[in-house]
Amino acid sequence: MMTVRTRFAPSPTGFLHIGGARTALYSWLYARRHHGSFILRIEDTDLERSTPEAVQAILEGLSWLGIDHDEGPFYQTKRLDRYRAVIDQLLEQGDAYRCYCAKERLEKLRADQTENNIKPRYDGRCREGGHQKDAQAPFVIRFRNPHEGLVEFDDLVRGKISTQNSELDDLVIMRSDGMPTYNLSVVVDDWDMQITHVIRGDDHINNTPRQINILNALDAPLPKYAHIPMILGEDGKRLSKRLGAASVLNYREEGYLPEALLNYFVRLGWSNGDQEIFSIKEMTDYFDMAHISKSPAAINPQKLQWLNQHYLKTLNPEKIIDLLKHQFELIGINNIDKSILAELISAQSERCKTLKEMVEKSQFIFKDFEEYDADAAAKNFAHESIVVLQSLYNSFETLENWTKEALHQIVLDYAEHNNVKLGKVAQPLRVALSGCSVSPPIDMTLHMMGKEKVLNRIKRAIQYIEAR
RNA sequence: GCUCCCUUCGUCUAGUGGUUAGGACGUCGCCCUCUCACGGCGCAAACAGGGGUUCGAGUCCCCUAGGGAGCACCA
Repeated sequence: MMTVRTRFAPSPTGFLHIGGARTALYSWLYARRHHGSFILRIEDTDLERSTPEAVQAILEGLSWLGIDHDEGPFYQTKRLDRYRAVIDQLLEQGDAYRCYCAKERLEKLRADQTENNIKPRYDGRCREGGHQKDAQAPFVIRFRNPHEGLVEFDDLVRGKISTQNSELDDLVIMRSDGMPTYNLSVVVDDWDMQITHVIRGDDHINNTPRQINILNALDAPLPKYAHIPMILGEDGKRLSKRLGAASVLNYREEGYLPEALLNYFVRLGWSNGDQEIFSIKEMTDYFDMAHISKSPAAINPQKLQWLNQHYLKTLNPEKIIDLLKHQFELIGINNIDKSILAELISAQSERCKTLKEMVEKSQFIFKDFEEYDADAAAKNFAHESIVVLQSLYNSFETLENWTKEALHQIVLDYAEHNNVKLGKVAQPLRVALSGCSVSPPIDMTLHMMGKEKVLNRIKRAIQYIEAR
């Protein structure tokens, strides 16, 4: 049986966005599923728009997601000789020809065709030769597409797709500057790299028949094709900068985990029955073409957040400690003890969707807050609270073993001995510690904050209440 | 405009001729509770429309509508 070889072939004209990442994931999963190879290829023949920064961003994005390649990255600009050789071969065979048509003429042609409501296409003026003005004149090379018959292929996700050759025109395969065009270079690369399964966005469906014709002219084997649907923004429209077309690396900054993103992407256009949660292992075990959906999918940030929280809650804390530490450093909080970070994760993961949110909701533990939340203070800082706070202060001050259990007991005991509900004790204390009415369980908060800060904040709260 | 493609709850989807059309996110309600959450339980919510084929259609065929992509010396 033939070994599966898939590829991801981005053009480095921007960062790795959601659509590209999902295409890469599907291609990668398919290769992994079949114990094949995944090849990375950079399609940089557009000299104007390609940048090394973009290459870097794409590589970093893939690596962050954990999508590793077995071969490459190959750069098309390093394979120009090869494309030239293939073009020469096509020329020699008579499957390609030089075209001297001026851009102006072609533009006019297109304009006329559009006006007459016919599909714009090259009219084949140079197809039979004889229009060459002089040998020095600039020219492009066009592929001589068959006029007759139809091209048919069996798409792994869409089924049979067929196109009449009469719908296709003679496409440019080499620009006047000598650079090959996309349709030529993909064909040559996929052929040379022995790609067995071309998995790409469905915006390429219309290119496929042209590429098949070139492959046939070259007497090259045809790969199988799988065209996956586009990803839409939340609004159901094309992805825009604001709604999700951002780099996947932005998600890292926003405190998302690669596990969550991968899980989200894999379910966006593919399914395995009712299963929602997938480990990498499960993805690579179950991924198949048969269950890729045909219609485009809109992104749903809430579901991504839900998944992110799921992984925040269930992943081994060891895996997220460093990421959390990094997020704290971004807002200038350094040197948090590792054991405290671990405790923080267990306390906050069930109330935060992202690492960034976790940091925002936890910073009060390490850094003094500016002022009390007005509502929280009004509601929980009654004058009687002073007694409560003072009593707790005394207990905490004399506590030697600053353990969660001991702290819990102190709060509990106070409520019990004074015959008040726990809420009447915990809430004023919570506001004193955090400045607002929301925090992790009071014993954990006390423990993570540490004795010194706890005492200071209670003192501060008492003074605040007295001053009112 | 032409060609190709797509169409199940708000969203992601299950479904391959016989289902009370299932799950998940989100929403809403209830329970749990020291706050916020987590968790548990529950409600509402969909086969784009119209024709066929068939004993029977979300599933097959046709038409209409809506959406998308392509029609470059971009990829």
